[in-house]
Amino acid sequence: MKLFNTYAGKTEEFKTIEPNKVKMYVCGPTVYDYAHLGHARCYITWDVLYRYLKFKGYDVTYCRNVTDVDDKILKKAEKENKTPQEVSQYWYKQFTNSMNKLNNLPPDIEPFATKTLGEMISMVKDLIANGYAYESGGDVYFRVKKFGRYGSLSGQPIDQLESGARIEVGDLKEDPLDFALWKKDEKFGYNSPWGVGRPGWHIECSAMSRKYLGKTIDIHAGGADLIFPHHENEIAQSECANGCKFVNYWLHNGFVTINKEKMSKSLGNFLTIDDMLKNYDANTLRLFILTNHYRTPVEFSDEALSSAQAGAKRLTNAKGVNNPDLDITNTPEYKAFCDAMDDDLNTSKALAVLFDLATRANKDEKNAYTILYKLGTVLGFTFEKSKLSDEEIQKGIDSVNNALGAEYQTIDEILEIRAKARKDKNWEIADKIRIALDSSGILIKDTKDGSILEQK
RNA sequence: GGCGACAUGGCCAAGUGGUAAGGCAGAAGCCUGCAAAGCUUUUAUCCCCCAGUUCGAAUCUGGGUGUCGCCUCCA
Repeated sequence: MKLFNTYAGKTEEFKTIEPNKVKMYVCGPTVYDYAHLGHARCYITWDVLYRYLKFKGYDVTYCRNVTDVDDKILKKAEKENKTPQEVSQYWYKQFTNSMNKLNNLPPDIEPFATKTLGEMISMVKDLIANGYAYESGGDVYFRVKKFGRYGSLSGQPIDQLESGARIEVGDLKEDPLDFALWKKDEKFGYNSPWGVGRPGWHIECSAMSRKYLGKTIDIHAGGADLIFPHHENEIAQSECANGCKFVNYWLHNGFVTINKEKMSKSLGNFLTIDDMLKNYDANTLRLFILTNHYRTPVEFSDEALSSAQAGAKRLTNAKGVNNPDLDITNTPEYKAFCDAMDDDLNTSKALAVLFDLATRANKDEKNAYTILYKLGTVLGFTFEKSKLSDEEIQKGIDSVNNALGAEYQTIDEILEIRAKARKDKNWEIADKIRIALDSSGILIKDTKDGSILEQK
């Protein structure tokens, strides 16, 4: 399997540290607001990697943190007159809900920053002890210039960074490039050897990664906007504290854009996952994301989404029944799928295999549906037809009664009446029922084996 | 200013040296009481422009043009 390693700047053969074991860390959310389509892309991408590695037989430990101590959380808490814990707990629940609805698998480990403070403090202590960090007025900073490899991940020449106008200059820093490991905060802070304060954002990931996965891990992934400075700083902290390599493969996903601009909180041009899910199902969103290679930008548009919706329907509504016992590993489709995925997660190529299988399943080709089902699940698609809710059915019954001036009690009763009408070639009644159901959001499909109701 | 990415049919998109996958939309046909779904066929002499390397380039090299991202919190 090949993966594009940002650190190397090229695609490399993926080799694990321990045979058959993968330790993978993904930078998780700061929980203070709704997750948007950009987050969806990131977490769907790495969910697919996680699923695929497991599918290939790796023993994967997937760790994704929750940042629950941060300026933005504190600001929100002050504004809403709540405790930071209340704010982060609430938004963590929202985030988890959104992830579940997208059909992303939960990570194996999901640590909270506030529960890993001990590890952070000990790491900062080590960095001070070996001269890579210094305490200054209750803050602790990292000595960037002492770490020779600083800038290697992002390819930023250190002198260029220095001349950058937008680096925060603080009186407490020895050098403008230095970044905070610990910040004095007497209001919301925690006890530490340097007084009451809270951790810098970057040290959180270094500490959580080390605590739960070890000093050197296989994969560290996240959005491309984290390359600098977040991941650059993580490398500096971890490698200086641990005295060994931090991450073997740095993986980064591209952005979702809207009107050709990056979708982001600060620009205010974002669509939340929950809002998107009101109009499109998870399969549609996943197909929209996965038709593009994970490193290229994805432009949001309603046209692209409805195109994905049609495609997702065709894929997941293919004809057939999954045979759980079938071993598909010797099929050419399995091979084609894996070849695509092994090539730096070429999901669009993998999808072509799936679409071909859908066509063949619809032609009743043996095993095609089962292969489609199994491979589609690796990309996180769900094939279970969503059943109409009682509410939706009642709406349909009301609509039919309204149109016919009747008082039918059950949907089965209505279907029987319609079947009889069709048998008697009473097309007027049959059509009235179909149109009434249609207007209430229910699609009726007449097949040889009877009529099927579906969500429109 | 520094670093980097991208430009393929109406729309989305794969393809990094051997003659353009796939999806959506469109068209025709089959099926069907109608509808929906499905099936079959069909849509790029050409891959932003110019020059070069090569028997051969969308793919490599050089030069343009355009769009975007990072360098500040951001997935």
